[in-house]
Amino acid sequence: MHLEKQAKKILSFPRNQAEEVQALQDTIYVIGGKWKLPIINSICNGNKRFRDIQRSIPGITTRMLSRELKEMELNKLITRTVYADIPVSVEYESTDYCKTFGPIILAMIDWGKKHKKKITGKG
Amino acid sequence: MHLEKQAKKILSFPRNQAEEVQALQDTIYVIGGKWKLPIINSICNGNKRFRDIQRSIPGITTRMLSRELKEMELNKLITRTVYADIPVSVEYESTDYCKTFGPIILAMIDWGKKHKKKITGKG
DNA sequence: CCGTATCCTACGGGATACTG
DNA sequence: CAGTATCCCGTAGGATACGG
Repeated sequence: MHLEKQAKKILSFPRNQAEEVQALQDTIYVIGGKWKLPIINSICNGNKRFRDIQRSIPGITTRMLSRELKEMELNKLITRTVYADIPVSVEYESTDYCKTFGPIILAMIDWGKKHKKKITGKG
Repeated sequence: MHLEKQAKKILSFPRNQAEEVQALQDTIYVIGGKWKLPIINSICNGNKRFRDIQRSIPGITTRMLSRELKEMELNKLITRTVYADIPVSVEYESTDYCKTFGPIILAMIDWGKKHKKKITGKG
């Protein structure tokens, strides 16, 4: 019976499956690593200060946060504004482009919560 | 004005923000790397044979596919069935648990397509 | 066809210390 | 507070070859 299914699959497979796989891989490339999505999430949630962002993301070091923020600024995901206070203060803010990751982040948060319920036994 | 916003943020921040960040990080941990989601996507789309799965995912090597499949079988994301054909054939199938990643994958495919349009200039 | 076995390396990422 | 600079390391992942 697996042979029949095999035949069916060949017929039903074509579509623009290839395009979708490519889109998926592109996205993975862009948001790859442990930190980009948590940082985006944090900033989109209103955290603006370096320290606040860091405290909002368990485990991240200043080094990684600094690196990622720099890269995200280059990629127009966030803006960086320096205020000449004493001491100087800096604010990061998300661009509209950054917010397009919202659905992905929400889907992942949702999955994570359900997954935890499954592990814990219940919510 | 950034000082006022700072004050507001502190007040509005609490919620179960922490829980959401944790859920997000958990999910990233589970589906981390370049290959897990593309493989899940491929199998959920009906690909069952090792070769078919490999051909459906640009760039993946037999080594990585083999490793990931083994791990995914351990984690009950897929089932592996061996048929004593000549030569022997193997079929991979997704479990219900595996399908819970659907929303994440769809959101990422969607983002990838839109991102390409933005890059290309239009769709 | 369905993988395993080697070999190798780039780099994501941690720890720690230090500056403006 | 807002980072940068070093040092270091594990491992994800690529290339290639081979076995059942």
